[in-house]
Amino acid sequence: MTAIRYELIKTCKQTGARLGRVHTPHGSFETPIFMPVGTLATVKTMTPEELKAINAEIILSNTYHLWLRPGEDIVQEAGGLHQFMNWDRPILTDSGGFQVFSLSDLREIEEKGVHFRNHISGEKLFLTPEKATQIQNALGSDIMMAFDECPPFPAEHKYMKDSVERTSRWAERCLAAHQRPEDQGLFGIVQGGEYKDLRKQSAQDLTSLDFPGYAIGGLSVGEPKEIMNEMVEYTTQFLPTDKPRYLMGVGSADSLIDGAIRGIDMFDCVLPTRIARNGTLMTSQGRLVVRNAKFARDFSPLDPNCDCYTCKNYTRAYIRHLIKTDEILGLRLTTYHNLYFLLNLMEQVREAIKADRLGDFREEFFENYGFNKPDAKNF
RNA sequence: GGAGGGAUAGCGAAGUUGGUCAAACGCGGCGGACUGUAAAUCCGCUCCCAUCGGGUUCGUAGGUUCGAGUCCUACUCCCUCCA
Repeated sequence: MTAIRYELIKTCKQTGARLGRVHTPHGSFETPIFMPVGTLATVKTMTPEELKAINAEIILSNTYHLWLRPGEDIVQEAGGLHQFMNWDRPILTDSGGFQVFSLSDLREIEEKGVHFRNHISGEKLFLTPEKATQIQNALGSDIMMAFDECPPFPAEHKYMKDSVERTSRWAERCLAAHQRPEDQGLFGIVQGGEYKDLRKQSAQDLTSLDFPGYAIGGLSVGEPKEIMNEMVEYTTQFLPTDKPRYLMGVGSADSLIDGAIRGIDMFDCVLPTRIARNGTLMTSQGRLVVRNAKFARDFSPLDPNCDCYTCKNYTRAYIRHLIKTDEILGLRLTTYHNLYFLLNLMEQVREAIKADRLGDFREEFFENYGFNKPDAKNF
């Protein structure tokens, strides 16, 4: 009996996108889905009640960061991550593999694991597949991620091949170390960068280990979007259709739609929450930098087509004022809106799949958002 | 009335053995970036015109000097203390 089960409901006749349902020990959710990121056991600025109000079904947290603070033992003592942070819906924990990438200046990789320099204290740490698994077992997340290496782009083929093979060996070690397969599902992560042969090899290595779900990692790390889409499209053919597929770290509106069209079921990204705190909003008409002076006297909502709490009650001028004056409410209102926007977008994507018209939806959305403009960039 | 201190770019504030000063730094302003969160962060620009480059600045007016934000004189204003 596995903790995670995927149910394929239907496939979009127009695009091949999958409508599905993932069942977890803390309830189920429909896919394709976007998962807000709450690295330190909190989606920055948002209470669990607010997350529920915008229909967040599953959120992320992070092994590396919770290991450092407060320590997985404290979370376990609190009764697990769900109880600790007062979130009773599903939680997915990333393994720390992304920190191998993002903290690359502070770490050293070897076969057994990765030496880190604690980015807060400078203390020397050693994270292994076994340790990352043990921490996630202690945290009690519904979906755990295998400890992988997320290599940078670009990387030499030779380096990537070694990395992919090591990640596969690590995945096997994670599986072996996993103490609670009945309560927590462990996903494998396909790597391989921009190299098809390595993507294929990685996918085959991992599927032979039979994980309850598979992630595609190592994308959205600086490569062109065409390469990302190509790699996603190429990789999914080697993944089983009866398991969920998770494209890690992707959260721009266009990439979510294009990912769903290529058979992706789950996405996560810090983008909506991070750019919200920095004063950029996602709207049906494209990105809006509310900090800009031109909004100083704009008393319309962030997105006229949005019915979230922020858009129903506050103006661009007011939110600009809050952001410019470093008022905490500004961060909350913008974060709320951006998450609502992506969650709502995915709801529309699911509806479009049900109606076999995701291709049409994509066209309409891209047109409004401005992706079709010749000078479209950085969405 | 007397003694002393000070006036630097939108604001605050460095700079006073005269040259390497269009003038540090902070704030403010303007713009950009952000994709499994070292992020309420980071990066540019911020006297005027301009592609190089040029033109005007450091309270005001003179002066010394090859050269002055930096030295001298007068004036204006501000602050502190004494009458």
